[in-house]
Amino acid sequence: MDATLAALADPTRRRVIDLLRDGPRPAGELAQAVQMSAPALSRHLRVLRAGGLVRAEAGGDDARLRLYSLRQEPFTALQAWLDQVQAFWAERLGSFKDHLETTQEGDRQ
Amino acid sequence: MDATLAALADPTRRRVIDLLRDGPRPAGELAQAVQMSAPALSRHLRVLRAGGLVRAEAGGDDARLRLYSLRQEPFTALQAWLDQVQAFWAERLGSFKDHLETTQEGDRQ
DNA sequence: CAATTGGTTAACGTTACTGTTAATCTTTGA
DNA sequence: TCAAAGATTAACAGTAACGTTAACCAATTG
Repeated sequence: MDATLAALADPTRRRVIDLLRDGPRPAGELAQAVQMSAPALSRHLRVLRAGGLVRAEAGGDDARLRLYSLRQEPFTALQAWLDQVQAFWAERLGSFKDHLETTQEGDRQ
Repeated sequence: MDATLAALADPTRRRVIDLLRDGPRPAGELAQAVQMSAPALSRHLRVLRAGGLVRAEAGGDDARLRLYSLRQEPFTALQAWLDQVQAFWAERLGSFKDHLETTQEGDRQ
């Protein structure tokens, strides 16, 4: 959970995740897509790997390539936590709190 | 989205969110709960406010108190993004990819 | 075998974040 | 009015994160 959100906190890493939604891609192609040096992106990929958000497999035809792809587990875990938070508004009492919140004026910043 | 995940990246701030699931609390009480100086937590609360995750209202009886409570909007937005990512595994093709991922051995790192 | 390519790690400077104490402001209460 | 309480901002030191260039390793290709 901690490593997951730490990984997602960076815009570049979220961009990578969005790119991988179209399928696995080699590291170099990702670096080019996000307009960043290969070493810089390599470290981002390391963070994503540490959080379990992506995995790397060897490119079958060319063993130099590292094909990155998405992993489902952390996303599911994060959704579960968000569902718990959302439970705050789910019940009658929560809905009332929400009503108070969204109707009240004079919010100080 | 960026401010939301930046706010959630810190464990202390997530702890605050979990505390607020039980209802609004004044800043001081939160600082005491997370075992941290009031100024330190005040800055965390500022980050949470900037991300729209919490709001502060004046304590009705004692105007010195700042009652913090959860806001739903950013959590819903984050869930929507996660749903998009999860769509990667939703369809038949996605399920197949997942199968490959979870069954394949020899994961490097 | 030598040169190139894809990728990662090392070293470096810069910037941003975190927590503490001190100072500031507003509100409450003696 | 004057002191104390709740909370935030200011100033400061320590640490971690980010991106770049340089060095390095493995695999491919001539």
